[in-house]
Amino acid sequence: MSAKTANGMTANGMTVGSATTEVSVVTGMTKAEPGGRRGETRQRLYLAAVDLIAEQGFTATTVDAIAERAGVAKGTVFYNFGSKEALFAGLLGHGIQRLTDALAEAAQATPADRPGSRVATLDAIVLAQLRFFDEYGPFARVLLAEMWRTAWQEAIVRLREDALGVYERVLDEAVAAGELREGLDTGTAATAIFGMVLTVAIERRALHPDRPLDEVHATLTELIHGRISGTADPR
Amino acid sequence: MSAKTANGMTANGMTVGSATTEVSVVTGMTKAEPGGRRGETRQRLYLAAVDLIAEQGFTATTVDAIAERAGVAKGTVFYNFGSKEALFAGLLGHGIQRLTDALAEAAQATPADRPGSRVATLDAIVLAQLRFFDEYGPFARVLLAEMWRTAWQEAIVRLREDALGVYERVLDEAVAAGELREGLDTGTAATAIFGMVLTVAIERRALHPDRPLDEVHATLTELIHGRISGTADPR
DNA sequence: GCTTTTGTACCGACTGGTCAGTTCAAAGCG
DNA sequence: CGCTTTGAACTGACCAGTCGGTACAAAAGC
Repeated sequence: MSAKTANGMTANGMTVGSATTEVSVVTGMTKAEPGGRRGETRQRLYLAAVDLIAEQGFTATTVDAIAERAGVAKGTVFYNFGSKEALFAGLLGHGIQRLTDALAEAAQATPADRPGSRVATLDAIVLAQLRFFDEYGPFARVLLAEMWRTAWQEAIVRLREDALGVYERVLDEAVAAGELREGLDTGTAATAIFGMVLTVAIERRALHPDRPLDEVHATLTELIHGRISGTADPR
Repeated sequence: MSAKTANGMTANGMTVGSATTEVSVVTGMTKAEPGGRRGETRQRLYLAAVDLIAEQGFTATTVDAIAERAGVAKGTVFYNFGSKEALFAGLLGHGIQRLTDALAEAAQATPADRPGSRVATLDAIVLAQLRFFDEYGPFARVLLAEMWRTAWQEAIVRLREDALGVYERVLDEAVAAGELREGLDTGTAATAIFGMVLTVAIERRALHPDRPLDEVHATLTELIHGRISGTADPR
């Protein structure tokens, strides 16, 4: 029950490099990458906050509770972030950045010059998103709940432009390459796929945590490129 | 600023008709069907609450604000629902019921005995969901945000069993009829489609309110039964 | 017919508690 | 040494829920 654990560091214990703690001239804030003292405090606060907010929502989660779960004094929260809102904004931005990285990496990792390869890239991105939200489940819940709230516009704009942009770009390329029907509304399709994967990822964590991820992925890819209906001829 | 006003009676001075207001012997609560005075008050409270909660979230929305927007005194809220939570639970249940009705009606309205017709039924349900959330946008936001919160389990169980059940049943029938691949995980697929449509419906309302619904629907159905990738042959 | 009673629906000032954010002196750490 | 954290007390706003009361219509007495 105590808060001693501290440096547990979620999964991958890899140290993240030299930890220069460079100071942004613009904001006066220290960049504080994960290695430094301050960076570690922030990391712990993010972790505690995202857990609690996923369970209870933003307003219902008190700063005291976040501080306690992070094993940190309340004053530290305000020293580091200035306000509860700023903490949450940072949390959103941080998570969206990591999500975008994960998706972009998946997009780049698949070669893109064989026939049908753009659709294969799409599958890879879906898998990456599924894996990401499988690992950061609470963040998925928070994102889903806050995604359309006007309050966090800046973060949401980045989500759309960056993370959803990865999908949209690949879809556009696929259209250009003739792999997908000309005139497809790639913006809507990107949102659709993203929302679909997000929902399914959360459902799996909440209801079927031991269903293999690959099976879920298989169902989704079937759904996406139509192996689902071999027949298919409405009208 | 004084408190004299009293009998102001907000807007509509019309007397509300016969208003049977039958009393349930079991609960002692008045049934309060939509026509009655109480029913109308509750309706107004639902409407006000769903709007505010969609914008700000459950905890951030005060009972005072709900009462004010509904044109009702704060005491009336507690007279009618007993607590803020009960009001919200009622709101969720009410909305889920209507959603389920809308989906079930769409499912029934399409005949189910021509080849490919189950997939056509699927399209009809998607359209019904799209229309429903287009009309009740704030409810869509609330549902998305609260869908996985443990606090409202009862409502969520009903959502899964009833509303998602409509999808799952049709998918099962389609598998049985050979229209969809044997062994498809219809539970996951149902969640996937539901989440996809929900996300897209909200995005449309928030970002492209005048994009025709039919176009969005077309994109989604393409996505679902694979007209999206005519080519498609990864690996 | 008319008053009196009864029950429902609603009102809004008030209360007791909660919480974001502040302050500050005294450590800890690099 | 200077940046970071601690811990605890404090404030001022805010809020869910309460409670004594009003309004009014329909039944019950007279």
